[in-house]
Amino acid sequence: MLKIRDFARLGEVSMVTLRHYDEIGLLKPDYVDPDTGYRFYTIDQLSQLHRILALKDLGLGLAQIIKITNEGLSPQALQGMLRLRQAELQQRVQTEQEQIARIEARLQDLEQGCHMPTYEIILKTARPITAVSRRISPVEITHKWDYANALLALMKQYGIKPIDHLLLLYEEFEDENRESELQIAIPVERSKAIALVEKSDGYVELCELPAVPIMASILHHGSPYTTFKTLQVLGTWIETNKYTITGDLRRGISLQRTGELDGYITEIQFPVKKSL
Amino acid sequence: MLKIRDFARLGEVSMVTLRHYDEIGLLKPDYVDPDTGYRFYTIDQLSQLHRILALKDLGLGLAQIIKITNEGLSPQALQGMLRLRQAELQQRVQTEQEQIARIEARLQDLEQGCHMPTYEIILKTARPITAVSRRISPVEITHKWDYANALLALMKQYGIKPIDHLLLLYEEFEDENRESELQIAIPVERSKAIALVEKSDGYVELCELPAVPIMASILHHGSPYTTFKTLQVLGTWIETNKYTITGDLRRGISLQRTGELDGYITEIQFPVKKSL
DNA sequence: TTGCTCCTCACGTCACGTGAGGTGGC
DNA sequence: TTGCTCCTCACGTCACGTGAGGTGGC
Repeated sequence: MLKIRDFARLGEVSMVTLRHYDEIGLLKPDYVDPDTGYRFYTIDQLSQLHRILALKDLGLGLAQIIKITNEGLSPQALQGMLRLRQAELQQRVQTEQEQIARIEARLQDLEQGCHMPTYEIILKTARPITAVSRRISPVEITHKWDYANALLALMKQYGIKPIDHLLLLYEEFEDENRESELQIAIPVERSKAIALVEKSDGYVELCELPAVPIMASILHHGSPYTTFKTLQVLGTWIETNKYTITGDLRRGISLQRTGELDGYITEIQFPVKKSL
Repeated sequence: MLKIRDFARLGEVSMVTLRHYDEIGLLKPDYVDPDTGYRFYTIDQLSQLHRILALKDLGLGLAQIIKITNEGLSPQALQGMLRLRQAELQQRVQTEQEQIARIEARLQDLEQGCHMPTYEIILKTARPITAVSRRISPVEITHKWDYANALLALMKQYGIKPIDHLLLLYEEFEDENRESELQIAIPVERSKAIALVEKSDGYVELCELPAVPIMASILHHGSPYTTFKTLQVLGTWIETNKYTITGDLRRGISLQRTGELDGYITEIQFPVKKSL
């Protein structure tokens, strides 16, 4: 019979750990003195402790270890648990390696003096959106804001309210002869969108944006006509962090559109997926 | 001014998260209604939230992010934090990859039917130990227990008590002409050990075992003369888990030495280090 | 008046670590 | 009697999630 200190030393665990294992029913002492509450362990129990520690070394949680050691777990179930744990670990290793790479990129930036980048890129998901939209040809692009306001005015006329921020949708084509297209889109309730489209003689379209699982997002402060540098930063980030732009629509979300152009704030989102 | 729900949606975080950030002082709302307690955020604050999320994506903790964003942190300090975090991550990735490999080995075992191995190997450290020891030549090896008892008897005669379990130390030599040596060692207080050695006419030696950082440990149940299979299991584990046996002494720790030989329990420890 | 939005506690998570305060056996 | 060992709470960790119970504005 070993006192807790000696048993702890043999297993190289703390006494607190042993009390914890007792409390959760993972490893009960062989004998507990009813008067003093002193816990006593046998050498034989060291094998149990070893098994527990070995399973813990695989990264299993104590709840799982209780199932394995104290409840008759079928080999299949054990296999399943191990496979699950393995998959979890592989997932984690991957995200951690990505974090390492991102930190590396940051450190590179830091060495080049741009110590605190004003641009922060994060990944988001995009929910599906129903909107009314208006296509704008490349030559009209400098008037896009007028078109947006016209569309809003039309909506107001029919008593339809936007349910989210105004969107700018960019479509780029592989075909070099075809210029990229721009749409202005305003999210509205689906039924109202349909009604408006029917009344509009064709130049207002129904726009149903699907959900996009990963969007690389950056905030652009300032005039929406001077996004070049911001787009470049976003593009560089996507490349250095090993993402690829997918075929879904690129978006600008006009978050703030009051006063001077300099005060505008636009969130730019590129649909991406992990490369390889 | 955005209500918390809208701001949360823009940043793709939960409202609870925003309240949490407020509480810990990471991101305070621009305005809080003194009557209702309602939190209001501005679009501008979305940049702050983006920065927070970007830093969180690097795996930094909120306390660190507070330092970076809300306290003027020097670029050097920031670099230091990132380097530290990177090192941590690399460490974790390594241990997780080892866990994956160990689980893989387990799964292999399971497929070959040996569903719940009785042998569990874990890694330990060995503390430095002072002991009195007795060398035993290979021809005397079957009498090792008699020597152990003789040594204990001698100690008792001088009123010296062992302070830990009896050890068997094995030394293997590269030189094939030299047979491996065995020592019996009994941990005692250093001063008493010295005294005993002086009185013993030379056949009792002072044995000072250094600390060993990593020992691969397995429990052997049964006669200490039939350890072959156990040693083999331990050896296989060490190899499949990419460890190498180092030059320190291998040990048997006689944990239970009562009654029949079948009831003996011995912990066998091989000093190892990670390969490569 | 009825929903709706938002609020503030309070508790749980996971595997212990760290005291505080108290007790039996030498 | 004095240490020593062990005991049982209780609280903290980390970044929130999940109710419970309550309130202002339409």
